[in-house]
Amino acid sequence: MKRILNIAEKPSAARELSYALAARKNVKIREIGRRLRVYEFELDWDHEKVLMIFSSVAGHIKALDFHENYRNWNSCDQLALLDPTKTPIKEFVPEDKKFLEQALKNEAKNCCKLFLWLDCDSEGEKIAYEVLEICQQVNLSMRAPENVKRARFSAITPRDARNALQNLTQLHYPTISMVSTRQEIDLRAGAAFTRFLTKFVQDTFKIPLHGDKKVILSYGPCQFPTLGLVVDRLLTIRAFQPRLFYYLELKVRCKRSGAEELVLSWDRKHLFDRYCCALLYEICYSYLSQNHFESVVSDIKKTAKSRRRPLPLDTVELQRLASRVFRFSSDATMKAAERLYSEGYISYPRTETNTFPSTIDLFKLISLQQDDPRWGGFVQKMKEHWNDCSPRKGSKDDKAHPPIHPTKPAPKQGFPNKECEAIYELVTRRFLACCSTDAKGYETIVIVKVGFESFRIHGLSIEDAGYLEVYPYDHWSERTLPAELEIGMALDVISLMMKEGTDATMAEHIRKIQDREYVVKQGNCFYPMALGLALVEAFEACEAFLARPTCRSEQERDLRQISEGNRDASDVLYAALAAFSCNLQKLSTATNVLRQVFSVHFDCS
DNA sequence: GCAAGGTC
Repeated sequence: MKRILNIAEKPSAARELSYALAARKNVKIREIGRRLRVYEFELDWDHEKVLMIFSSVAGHIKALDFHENYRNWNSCDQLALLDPTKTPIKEFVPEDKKFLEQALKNEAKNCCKLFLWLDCDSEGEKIAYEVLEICQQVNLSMRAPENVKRARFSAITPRDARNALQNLTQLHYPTISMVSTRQEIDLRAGAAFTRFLTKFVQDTFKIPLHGDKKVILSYGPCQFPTLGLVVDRLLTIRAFQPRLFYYLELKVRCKRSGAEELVLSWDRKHLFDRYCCALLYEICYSYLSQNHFESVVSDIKKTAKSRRRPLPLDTVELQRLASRVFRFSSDATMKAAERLYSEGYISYPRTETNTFPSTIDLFKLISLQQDDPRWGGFVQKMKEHWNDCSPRKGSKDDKAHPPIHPTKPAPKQGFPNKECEAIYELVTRRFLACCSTDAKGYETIVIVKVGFESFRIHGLSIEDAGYLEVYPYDHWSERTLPAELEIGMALDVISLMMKEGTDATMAEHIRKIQDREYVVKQGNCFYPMALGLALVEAFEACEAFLARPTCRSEQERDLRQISEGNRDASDVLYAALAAFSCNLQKLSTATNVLRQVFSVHFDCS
């Protein structure tokens, strides 16, 4: 029988994909050492019975570093690190992955074909290539493209796995080349700037750091734009000056129904000039006192309002939502989502797509949820009005994965941890909401005049809650106004007040952000922040644009052109390295500027 | 002693 080697990105994916393709009782497990399992099962494939050998790697199996001669920090000029002709780099299997490499080779020897089931993102494409290179060393038949296939799937479910197996594709080499280029840029830029900055600071200043940690000022093309963003924010906060403002507030009551007090806000919103506001207050007050403290409804506007159902869920939106609703960090969110994905509960959680492909069977996916006590009833109603189902189409499509959606019902006993529970519920509610209808209602605006000044109050009545019924994360608060209100009606005035306020809430938020996240306090000092600030300031002062928030995204845009086949990899590599060289030279010729900026924050050694 | 991105 033909033996086919199948490799997934992690052990749990190998296990779940095996069970998705074959019945559990037909899968044999073989242990290799203590750390790796191989799943074996027979399958009909391409009109014959084959033996599937399913195992995995654990992320990247190869690492990238400079050639030994250039790993020493004093081995070469830092600028040379940005020049591929001067400092060669190489890819190799690190010590802790040698075990996997050997296992891969042993299995590859006995197989005639290789199916690559790595995650379907760009890193997965590159890892697939790393696996292929290793297998080819011991098995010549795997150098023939017809014996090497890429399985593409968006969820670890029987349906997706079988579909992938029936539609095997080839490796996408432009994407592999894009990732290799990114790796090289990151390594070269990281090493060059980290060495430069660390040496400069060590030689010049005494920087207090907690513990025995050595001072390393690392630069990374991802770290710095992030730091830049944080520093930008801090600087805006520091520059913020709260201002006092003044406004009028009118409280009235209907003559008949009486009890309810209506608080109306001023159409001028607020004024920063206290005297001006006081003057208008006096005018209104004398008008009221001449009119028996009565005011008149001058207009009532009624408009239909709707709240749109949400867009299909992509990764960024999932992170945002989980942060808002549960205060989960994006890290915690993705960890839970990855786990749900690898156990087959949700589709692949790394997607930029927010529009459903036309091929997706929404009815089937929704039906999976009909027995859940939390939203089963809602699902029943959706199925009765199935013709109304038309999810909105977002503008993003990564052409690889659909929006995140549930792929199997929640387990009866619940999930093993609260993060998984929470994320599954979020994903499912969001999915149902997308496939549901907009919420519809009426807004009523009642305008009341006091002399020439107008005041208003808003009312809202929800006529059809639509998606809101299953999606508690959006709020649309209903507010009923007395039914008897009509144009021309006189109201009793309870009070007219002049009030003051301040827009300092932002400053308070910022203090919190400082206290909680942006500053690490060691003893009485805020070292990391000072260091971060100094770095960003220094870069800006030297006109080395390394900490601009857009740096990374611009680079990623260029890299993407490689995978789209629109630009040569070496072209992008050299352009990026040239830009980094230029910035490094700016810094190294302006050490006096660096020294000056740093000296504000640190003592000289 | 350096990066970022996979996974454990």
